[in-house]
Amino acid sequence: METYSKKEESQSVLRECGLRVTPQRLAIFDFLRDSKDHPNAEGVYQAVKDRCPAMSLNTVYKNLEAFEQAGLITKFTIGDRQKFHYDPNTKTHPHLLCLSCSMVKDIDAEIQPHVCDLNEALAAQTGHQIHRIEIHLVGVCRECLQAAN
Amino acid sequence: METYSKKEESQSVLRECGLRVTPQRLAIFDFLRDSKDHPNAEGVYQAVKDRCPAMSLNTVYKNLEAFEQAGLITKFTIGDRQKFHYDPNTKTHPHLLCLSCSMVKDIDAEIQPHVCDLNEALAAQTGHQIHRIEIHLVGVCRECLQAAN
DNA sequence: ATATCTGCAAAAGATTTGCAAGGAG
DNA sequence: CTCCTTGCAAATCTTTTGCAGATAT
Repeated sequence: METYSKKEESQSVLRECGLRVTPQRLAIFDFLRDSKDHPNAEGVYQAVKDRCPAMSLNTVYKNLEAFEQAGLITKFTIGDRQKFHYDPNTKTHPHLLCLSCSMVKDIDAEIQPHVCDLNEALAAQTGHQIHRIEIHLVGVCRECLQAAN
Repeated sequence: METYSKKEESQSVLRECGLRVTPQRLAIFDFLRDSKDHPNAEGVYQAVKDRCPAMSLNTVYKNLEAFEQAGLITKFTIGDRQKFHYDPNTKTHPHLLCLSCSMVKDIDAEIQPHVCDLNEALAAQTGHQIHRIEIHLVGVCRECLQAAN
């Protein structure tokens, strides 16, 4: 049995980062934590303004920035897009940009060994210092492929 | 001995793509072909306006778009940047974003086998259809590392 | 001759900044 | 009570669009 609800857990996480808990902040944070694709600011706004009518797009931006600074989420661009997307999973994993539905999805395949190989090859051969590796795939997601048949 | 100069070759390439040859277009194309890092539109503009004073930033944008549509270059964003970068090498290879000098550099290491492994693993495990794979590294380039010592 | 290209200016789209009022701790 | 957060508006930055005149073929 759980001692704390999900909501209470989110509140603790935010407070530990020195962030005050407001209804808007909590709604954005909870939505992002549950999201499987990675919406941009507008997408977050559209999703949370239902549960939390007192919400402005600007507040979404400010909170996304606060979360990123706190290390709770990662901000990235993908493909030839100009918008930022936000991912609550900050460990290395690939993203797929679907050309059909325009969603950005996590790739859940077991690729860590390949990424490690790649990292070693790059470090050994190039002399650059590599902090982070981002793998972006462009294609068509499984769901869109199935829908097309 | 070469039969055609580099300039004449560029002109042929452009004409074959159905693009008219103008001084501005040729300057942009030649600069991009020789560039090792991958500038954004502003960077291209600053570089070419010396050789070609009759040059506007807007012309740079229009030509970059024309080149991309012709498949001569690739347009991409990297890291948490909002600008587009342009690469005359359209085959799969990783890019490094240097946190020190802010340049975007090609990685010339031999990674093709690793990329192939990754591609196979992803295709087999995910069911997505993968058209293109982009590998972006964030770190510090060799030159900046050396300069720091 | 005519369709394309250039350059200027304005528009568009995403994100950031400034500031006064409201709310959390 | 004090500082942080919100929401509005305006500003900023990059890229795109519209249009008239110039140029390549």
